[in-house]
Amino acid sequence: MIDVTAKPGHAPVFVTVDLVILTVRQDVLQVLLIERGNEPYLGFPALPGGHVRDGETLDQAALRELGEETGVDGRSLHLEQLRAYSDPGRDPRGRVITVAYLALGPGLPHPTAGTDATAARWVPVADVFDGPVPLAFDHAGILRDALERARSQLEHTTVAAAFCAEPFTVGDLRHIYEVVWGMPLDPSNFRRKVTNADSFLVPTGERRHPETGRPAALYRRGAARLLLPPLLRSGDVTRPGPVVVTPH
Amino acid sequence: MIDVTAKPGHAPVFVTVDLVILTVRQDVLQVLLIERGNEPYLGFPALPGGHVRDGETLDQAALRELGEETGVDGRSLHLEQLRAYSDPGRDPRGRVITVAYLALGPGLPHPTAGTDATAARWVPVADVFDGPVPLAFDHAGILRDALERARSQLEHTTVAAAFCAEPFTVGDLRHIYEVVWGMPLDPSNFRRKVTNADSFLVPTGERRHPETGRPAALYRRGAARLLLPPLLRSGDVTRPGPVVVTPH
DNA sequence: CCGGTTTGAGTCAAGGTGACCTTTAGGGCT
DNA sequence: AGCCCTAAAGGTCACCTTGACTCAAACCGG
Repeated sequence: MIDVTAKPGHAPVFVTVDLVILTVRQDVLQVLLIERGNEPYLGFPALPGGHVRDGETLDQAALRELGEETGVDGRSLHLEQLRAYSDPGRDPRGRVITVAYLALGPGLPHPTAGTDATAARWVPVADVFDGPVPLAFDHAGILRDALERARSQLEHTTVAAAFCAEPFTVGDLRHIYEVVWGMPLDPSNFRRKVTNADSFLVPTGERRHPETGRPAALYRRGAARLLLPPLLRSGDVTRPGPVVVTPH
Repeated sequence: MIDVTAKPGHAPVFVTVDLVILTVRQDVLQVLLIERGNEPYLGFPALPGGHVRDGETLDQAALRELGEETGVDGRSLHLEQLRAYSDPGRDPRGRVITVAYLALGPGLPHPTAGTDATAARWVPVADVFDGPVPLAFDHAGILRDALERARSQLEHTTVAAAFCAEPFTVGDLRHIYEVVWGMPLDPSNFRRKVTNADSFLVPTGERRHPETGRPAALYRRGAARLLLPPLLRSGDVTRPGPVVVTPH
């Protein structure tokens, strides 16, 4: 083991994981937030997260925190590393670097406020930025990055299906895209694209009978992770570029 | 400040940055490797990198290491965070989490072996995986991820121009794509795509006269960071999907 | 049985792509 | 000069995808 006091200027730091857990509920994109029970930012909303333990990978820590804070086990949702945030002043207690994770899941139950957690709740992402109370730490920036990542992933990958509880219909899937991108899509063209894509949707043979309208075929998630050809947002959207280091 | 001895199970960790610095030299994609001068992995090739210092962001640490190990200042190349690697056993000395960065630059000079560096040199990436001596730590996996990221970025962004010293020709740019993707591209169709893309290339009005062939128009990098429409690798390539956390 | 609603299939024009060809602008050689 | 070689630059054409749109199918409620 390294002597933690040996190298001045290379002091050890604390590493945490923070989770941006997104779901679509009631036609709105929502994020799971907790209310902080300790200083700093006592009482402020924040992303769930916590310290990485000894002998644990970041992925494992993210999965553990996911279960502790929401009661959801990671098997049922999509989890992916976003990036690390390292501003020296981002935590007033000292040097804390955090690795953010993006989690996408189907309409999850109301979170069972976990062990150390104060109230955890779903909040529409629109309310987070408009709301009167800002997020703790640099979590607003993390959430912003996570949203853009999610929107971008919908174009090139099949993760949108992670938002849908199986089995689901093409309409369910389209609804995810419309809510996450914030724009209506042509139902017919959307169907053509996702059903032509290889191994994206596998039909179950069953049908779902809604209260109104023609019954819809049901599908499960296919093996494909990449969506070819990509399903691009119509060209008139202004998309932020990739995150790049700009010196000075 | 946090008392580093306070929380058992939440021990502080060391955080490093590792750099995957890619360039195209002599028609081959090359990566900058150092030879380790300390245990563990003494004498093994490794990615350049080092500890994050107090009061420094990860981006700043990456830029600093870039200069220290290669003598290149970050202003002249593209630098971007890749992801964090956190396997508890990845460093035998103890708990070291590393954040990998991807750096792309034009045919750089032979690295001026930096302060603490033992010999730093350019190595064709093909030789790294085929070669008899494996990379230190988990650097082979990091390099693999970086390569896939670079190849993918060429499709959707304008970073390929970061490989070219300004001013450059359309042929120079195409050469980058061919080397990084490892496949020939149709010169005519390639030109059509990149010249049609908005703000990708800005003509200087000058021409370059090669030893043989018609002189080519010279360009500089435009303001665009995203490449619309994307320049996709032909469909017959098998592309690895995004990195996802798969529990258990 | 009729109107409403959503699914699912089809049509068509516009634009992008891949394969291919031709012309242009040099250098080098006889 | 004239000819060949090379690479750039521009053009053609068939094919495919996309976006906008229309229309039939299948259910429900009254």
